[in-house]
Amino acid sequence: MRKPTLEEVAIEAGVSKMTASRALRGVADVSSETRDRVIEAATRMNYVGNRLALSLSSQRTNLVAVVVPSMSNIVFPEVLAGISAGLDGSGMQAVFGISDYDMAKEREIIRDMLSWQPCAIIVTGLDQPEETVELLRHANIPVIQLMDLDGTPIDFNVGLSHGAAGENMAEALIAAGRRRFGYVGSALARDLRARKRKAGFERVLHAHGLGFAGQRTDDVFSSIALGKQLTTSLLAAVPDLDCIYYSNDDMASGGLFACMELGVAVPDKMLIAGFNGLDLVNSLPAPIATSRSPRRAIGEAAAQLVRQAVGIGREPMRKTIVFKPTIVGIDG
Amino acid sequence: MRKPTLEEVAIEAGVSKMTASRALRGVADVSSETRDRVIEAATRMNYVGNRLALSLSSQRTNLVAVVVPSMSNIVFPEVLAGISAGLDGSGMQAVFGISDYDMAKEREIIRDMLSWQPCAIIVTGLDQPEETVELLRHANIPVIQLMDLDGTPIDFNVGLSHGAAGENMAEALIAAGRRRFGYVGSALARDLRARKRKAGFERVLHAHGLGFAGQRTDDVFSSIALGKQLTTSLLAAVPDLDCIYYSNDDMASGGLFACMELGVAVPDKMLIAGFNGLDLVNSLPAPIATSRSPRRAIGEAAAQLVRQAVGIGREPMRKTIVFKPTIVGIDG
DNA sequence: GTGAAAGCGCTAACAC
DNA sequence: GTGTTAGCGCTTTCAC
Repeated sequence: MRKPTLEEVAIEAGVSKMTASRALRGVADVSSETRDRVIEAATRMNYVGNRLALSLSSQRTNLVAVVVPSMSNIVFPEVLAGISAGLDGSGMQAVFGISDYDMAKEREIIRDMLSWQPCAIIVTGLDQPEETVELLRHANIPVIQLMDLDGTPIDFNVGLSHGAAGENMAEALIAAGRRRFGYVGSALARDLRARKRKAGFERVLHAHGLGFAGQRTDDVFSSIALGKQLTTSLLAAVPDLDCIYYSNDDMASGGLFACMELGVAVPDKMLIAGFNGLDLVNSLPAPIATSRSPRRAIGEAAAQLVRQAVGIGREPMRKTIVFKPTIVGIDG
Repeated sequence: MRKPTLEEVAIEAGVSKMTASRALRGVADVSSETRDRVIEAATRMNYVGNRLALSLSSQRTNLVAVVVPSMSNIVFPEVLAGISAGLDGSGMQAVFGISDYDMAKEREIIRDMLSWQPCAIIVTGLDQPEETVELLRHANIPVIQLMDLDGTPIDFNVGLSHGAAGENMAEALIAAGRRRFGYVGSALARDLRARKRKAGFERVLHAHGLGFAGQRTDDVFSSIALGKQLTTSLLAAVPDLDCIYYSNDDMASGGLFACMELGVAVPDKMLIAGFNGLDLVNSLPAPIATSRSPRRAIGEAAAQLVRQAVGIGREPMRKTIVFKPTIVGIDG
């Protein structure tokens, strides 16, 4: 039992394919009587339109391709939720791919998605290899690069400067009187934005004649458990730190739990600083510092850019949307 | 500057469309010399195949539609990551939609996705309204229902029994000597699986002549902050509880933080029990009980089912894959 | 090993 | 207000 086609619906309703098409889409003039008959027939036959044919024929799709590096912490799911919500009501549909922070895999996913002829593509970061950039350029659709502003965008760019985020955090911590800094991170080889934050942080430390008195990193991806473990190890080796900067809030929360277990007073003796501003951080048993990144808003802004870019207007658009993270959790 | 078509590549390589198609797909016999010439031309012209045309023509797609209710905690992103990973190498591509726990929205998303002619569809839960079930039935593709086993599946079913999870947790807590129970939950009107866990939990309480001595729920979605707030409120009203069951681990973690703030000893005076077995729970400063649900494994199992179901074999397949959560975090 | 013809299910453009 | 013709870019089928 094959699925009914538009033609079968049309025959059932006693009209031509074209009239049925117009009635179902609600375009142009179709007598309300005819329209009702077509819609009735379609409903009765459980007709579901074939978007492959629709898009091939009309030479446009409602697909927005989105590639994110990971789904293993809440950050990118929130971005996706923002994109999905921002696209609601536009008739457009997001299609997601996960690259696992793997540049080669990202390229293959992008190639695959482009073959579906999306009307726009959203990718994470500004540091795609040249071959991937070429692929994106030749697609002739709006390309939106998310999250990071430190680099040269292909087309549109929505996010924040991770270098500046690291710098600002270092300045705030120094202003709060901290001097003996440690660093705890993960997967820095793959997570370029974490690396940019660390680099920014160190630039400011060096400008003040300071540096990291100790650090711990690992190649696996960030988690609370890893943050706890690396912090315990770091404090065993360098006990006299008064502040630790983490690659993100997951790691920082683990750091807090390590300090609690070791009896290190947070924030009095040790200030813990992360990045993201996760919901988690607001409820933790001791305050930790973090830069609040508007993840959902970044997703929504990207969706708005897509809507404008594929819209009829084509009026001049802002090419870059800058978000500035707010630092929270530092007293004095 | 339009994108090159297969025909243009074929002309460039001096062969027919058909030969170019075969060369690019690596099917049938094409002389290696011809093949190289075609591939060279395609690469030089930045040719990206048009899957709309491919799928329309061949009457099959590589799309697997997936609908999840939410992206606002880590649970469903992990399921999606499992599906995505499980599909890797199959040539199939997952397409995600978010229903926001809204049945009407879910139906529209499913309708929309079906119009892309996916080769299989994965949805969350067993409690779709009749109209949605009809839609899925008429699609004539494998339908996989995820997460929940308490109900009648349309086709394939992968997950765990939430009723049993609630029952088992209640039994374990009673066996551990707890008697004065409280409940803290959120969005129970929408989150049917949380409701099933609560119902199972209460069945066992009643069988033991017990019940909830107090409860707090709210309509907003679960979060650590909400768990903390509701727990504080519950303990103000009913201070003599010795155990609180939460709708999930996010809420339970908030409950732990509330207890810490109030100076209530966990787990000695108060046992905190959640659901999911999040990574977070293992690192918390005090042990809380939880049922560990294999979210990623459920996603991977669903992907395996899809691979088999759309595979050529069509040998008899298991229709249901049962996972059993393990309870952790209860001593004695 | 390669090519020509037909057609997938729909819409655009134009006619009536 | 409705129908006709042509064609989107590819694969299938069959011929050579």
